[in-house]
Amino acid sequence: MKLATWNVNSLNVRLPHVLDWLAANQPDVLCLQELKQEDKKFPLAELQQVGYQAAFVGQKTYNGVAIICKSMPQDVVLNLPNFEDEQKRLVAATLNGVRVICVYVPNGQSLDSDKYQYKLAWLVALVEWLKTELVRYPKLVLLGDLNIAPEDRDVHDPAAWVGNVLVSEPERAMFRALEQLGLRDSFRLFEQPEKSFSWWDYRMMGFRRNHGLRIDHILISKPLVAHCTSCIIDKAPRKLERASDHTPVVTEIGVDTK
DNA sequence: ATGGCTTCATAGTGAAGA
Repeated sequence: MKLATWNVNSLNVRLPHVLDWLAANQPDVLCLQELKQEDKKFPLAELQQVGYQAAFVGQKTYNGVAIICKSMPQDVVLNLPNFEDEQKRLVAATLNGVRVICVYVPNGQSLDSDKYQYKLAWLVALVEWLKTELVRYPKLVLLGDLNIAPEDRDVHDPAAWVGNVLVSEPERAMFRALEQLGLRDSFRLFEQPEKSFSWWDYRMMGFRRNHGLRIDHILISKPLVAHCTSCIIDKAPRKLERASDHTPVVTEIGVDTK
């Protein structure tokens, strides 16, 4: 089972990249964040034409998440059931016996912002809900734009980022809370290149200078860890014209996809 | 350097992202 996550920063703009990437990589599951489109604009027909189904929830201008998958999504959940939220940031579905949870965690803006408190509250609700999900679905994958760089090695210049969202200690504590549920960061199950990132600032030639952060993650539950065979960051889409500022992360798990 | 890009909603610029 090949699973990927990609914050596309507008599916309206990025659909050609997504279709090209699906054709080239043939994942079983591709989770998208920041669709920035209403549901009626979701390109379901185009995806079905190339052999994919989808579960999705969007809104105008901001947020929006989708699970694009080769098999029909089962037991779909839209949004955190235990958290009142206007913002569309979560979609979950069962695929071939694996629970797939796609999230777009709030950015937080700055440590003194109301949005930061919203981010932490959202993460607390996520952890609580995952406890019940893990009981129902021991084989579980949590993936998406978590908007947290879990360690200093996930930051191009840790000193420059001190005091910023994405790297603050309370956020990192929430990442560890996810790990304490039994979820493992699949990227760190394997030897990885130094300075591996999944997002680079559009400004100041961030990508060319590798000024990035690793904030997009694929976390897998314990029963899947022994079957996980790889996790890579695919930088190719970030090099395209009109690229998203994020690039896909891809994990392969040797479980039956039939 | 509180900017730098990019997108969206606008029809001037401003918000938001990370």
